[in-house]
Amino acid sequence: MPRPSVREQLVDAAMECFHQRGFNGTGIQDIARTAGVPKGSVYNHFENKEALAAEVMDRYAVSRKLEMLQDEGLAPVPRLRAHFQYLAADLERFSYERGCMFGNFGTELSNQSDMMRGEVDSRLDLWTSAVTEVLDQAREAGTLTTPLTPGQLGRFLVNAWEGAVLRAKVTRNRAPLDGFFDVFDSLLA
Amino acid sequence: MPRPSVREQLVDAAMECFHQRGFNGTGIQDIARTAGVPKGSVYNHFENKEALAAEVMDRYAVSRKLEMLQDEGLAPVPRLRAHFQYLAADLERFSYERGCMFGNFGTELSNQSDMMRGEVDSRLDLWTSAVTEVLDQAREAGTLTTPLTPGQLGRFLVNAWEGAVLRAKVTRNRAPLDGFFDVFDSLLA
DNA sequence: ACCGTCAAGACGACCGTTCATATTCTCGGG
DNA sequence: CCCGAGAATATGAACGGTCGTCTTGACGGT
Repeated sequence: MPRPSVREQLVDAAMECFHQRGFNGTGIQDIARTAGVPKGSVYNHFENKEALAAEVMDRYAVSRKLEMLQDEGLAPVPRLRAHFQYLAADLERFSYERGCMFGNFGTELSNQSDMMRGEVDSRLDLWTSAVTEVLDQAREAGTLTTPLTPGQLGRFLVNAWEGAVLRAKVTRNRAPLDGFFDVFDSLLA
Repeated sequence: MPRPSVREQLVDAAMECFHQRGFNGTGIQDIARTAGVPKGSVYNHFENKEALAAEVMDRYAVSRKLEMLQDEGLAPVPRLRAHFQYLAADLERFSYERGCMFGNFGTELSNQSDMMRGEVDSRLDLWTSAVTEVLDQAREAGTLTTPLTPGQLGRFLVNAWEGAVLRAKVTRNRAPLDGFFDVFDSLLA
């Protein structure tokens, strides 16, 4: 059984490198150097670069804290807003440079790896379903006034968020996220 | 003066390669092979890989046909919708695999090249302004009912479009674009 | 002959992965 | 407890290749 800490070091390092440089812009040597372990060790823990990226993305998914969307101590719409605010705060920690890993990998890897595209697709689907579930609750509670269905809204909001995050990555400020919240409030207030 | 057709061949080839594989996933050899010219010739026409990418992005920007947004033969909201429909038809030609080059390069290059990030930023800004101008006209014509300002709407729509296009790249179908139009119609009808 | 253009191969570096060797761990026997 | 053997794990260099860019010589036009 390999020492767990090397594997963790690699995942942490890869998280940072993939966010900073993307998948193809990151070399295994970059990850190894950042983790402070020899390059060959990467292959003791991961079959290949993609397997490492998939692990990193799983870790990223956990950090999105989708369980927040099930916290019934908060009403549906404020709960949903808190979720996006949480994501916005995370982006701010890195000066908006990181974007969203789902979007980043989706952009970069969809034509390169069917496995990774499928992973991104699944993750975005899970997220969309969780958001839609909250909107279903809002509709049942009678607080949704828009004629759009919870499904339409849920799908749209996740995509619009990805677009706003991408724009924030380009502008390196929060204006696109603020713009998202303006429309969020308009649609859901 | 070098023959323009080699340069054009390179730009066309790079357009295809960058769309298919992204910037870092595309090698100069890929572009040269696709163009049917020798690798060394690339540097007769472009200072480096980035300069080629910038030229390709300029070409891409022209193909977005923003001038459609100034066609006063059509009312503002139908004109704007036609613009996005035009973009959607272009995506369909490539089975939604290409995404939007602004978004793709923004994602991949924002942390790698300040020059390219600035180019993407400028392009997205121009587009946003053009969209906002149409919405200003719609507001003046009294056909905008949403309390959101033309500026808020313009910024949001461009970002939401980018997010929808990215999602379509992952799902490889038009559902995310259809979802965009549902909300577009809800906000602007 | 001179100049500008082009192309092919070289340059110095990096790529992801493998593999032979070194190191560490585990287990059983004395 | 100690030791040795074997298994498991780690390491660093090599592998076979690609990368973006540069350089030099060939070629054609004037």
